[in-house]
Amino acid sequence: MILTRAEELCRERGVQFTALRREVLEAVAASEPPPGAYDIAERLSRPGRRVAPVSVYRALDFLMELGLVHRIASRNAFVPCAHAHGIGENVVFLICRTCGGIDETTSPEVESGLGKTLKRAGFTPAHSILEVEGDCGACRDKARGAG
Amino acid sequence: MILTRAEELCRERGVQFTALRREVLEAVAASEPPPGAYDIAERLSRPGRRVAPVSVYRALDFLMELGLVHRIASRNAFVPCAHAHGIGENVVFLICRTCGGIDETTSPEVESGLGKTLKRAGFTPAHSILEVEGDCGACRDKARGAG
DNA sequence: CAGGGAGTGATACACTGTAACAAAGCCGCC
DNA sequence: GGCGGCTTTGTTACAGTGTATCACTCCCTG
Ligand SMILES: [Zn+2]
Ligand SMILES: [Zn+2]
Ligand SMILES: [Zn+2]
Ligand SMILES: [Zn+2]
Repeated sequence: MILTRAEELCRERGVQFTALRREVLEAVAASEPPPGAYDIAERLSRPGRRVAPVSVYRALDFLMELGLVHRIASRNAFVPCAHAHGIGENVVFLICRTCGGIDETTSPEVESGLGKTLKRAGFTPAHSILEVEGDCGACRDKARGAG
Repeated sequence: MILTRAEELCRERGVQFTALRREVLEAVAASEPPPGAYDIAERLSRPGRRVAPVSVYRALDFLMELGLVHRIASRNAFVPCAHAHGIGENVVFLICRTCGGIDETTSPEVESGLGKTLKRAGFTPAHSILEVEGDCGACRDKARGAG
C-alpha cells in the first residue's frame, strides 16, 4: 500500500505526512485516469471546504520530492509511483491512448543504451523522462475481440 | 538549411508554405534558448502588425505535422528539427539546464532496448518522447575551467 | 508568554493552449 | 472576369495549468 510507504518515508526523513498530503495522495491513487491538479482540487472540495489548486500543487511537489508521485509531462497528470524505486532512477511511462491508463515500468536495456548515447554526445544527465503513448495489452485484446 | 527542406517538403505534399509559416519556422530556428509559442508571437509582432498566439500555434502544428519542428513537453518550448529524420522516429532531446540549449540526437541502442521493454510489457507503442535534462559538454567544460 | 518554522488558506496573477466565428486570399471552373 | 468552395489568417473569448505573495494557524522551544 502506497499510504504505508508514505508514512514510513516521512517518518524516516522527519517530515510531516499531513492530512492534506494524505488526501492528495489518496486522490492520485484512486483517480482513473490519472488526474490533473485541478481534478484533485475539485475532488477534495466539498460544500464548506474548498481545497485550492495551489494547495494541491504544494502537496504534489512534496509527494514528488519523496518519489511517491510522478508527473506525466505530456499529459499534465499525476500518477502514484508503482515501484518504490529510487529517486532519479529511469522509469518508462506507458500511456494508453484508449483507456487513458498510465503504467510504469523500469528498463535496464533503455538505461544502459541511454547511458552510451549520452556519453557519445558528451552530455551529463541529471534526470530524464520517457513517456510512450500507445495501446495497453488489455485495450488491444478488447479491440481484437471486437474487430 | 531548414527553410529549403521546408519548401521541398511542402512542394512534395502539395501544401502551402505561407509567409507566416516561414516566419514562425525562422523564429524557432533563430531563437536561443528555444522559445515558447508566446515568445514567437511577440517576436513576430511589431507596431502595426500583431501576430496572435493562436496563429503561432496553428503554424507550429503545421510544422510539427511535417516533422520540421519538435515540441519539448517538459519545457513547453519548440525546437527546429536538426536531423530530417522520419516522423515517429525516436529521438532523444538533450536539455542543458545551464545554457538552456536543447540538442537532438538519435539512439539505436535506446530504440532497441525500448522495443524489448515494450514487448515484455505487452504494450504497443504509437510514439514516444525522451527528454534528458543535464549539462551539455560546453557548459561542463566552462564550469571546469572556472571551478 | 515570545519567537520561529512548517503548513495551509486565500487572492491574484502569469503562462499555455483551444474554440468559434469572421474576414481574406487562393484556385479551379464556367 | 465573376462565382463557389477551400485554405489560411485575424480576432475575441475562454479553458487549463502553474506560481507569487501575504496572512493565518499550529506546534515546538526557550
Ligand atoms: Zn515510480
Ligand atoms: Zn488501455
Ligand atoms: Zn528532429
Ligand atoms: Zn549548456
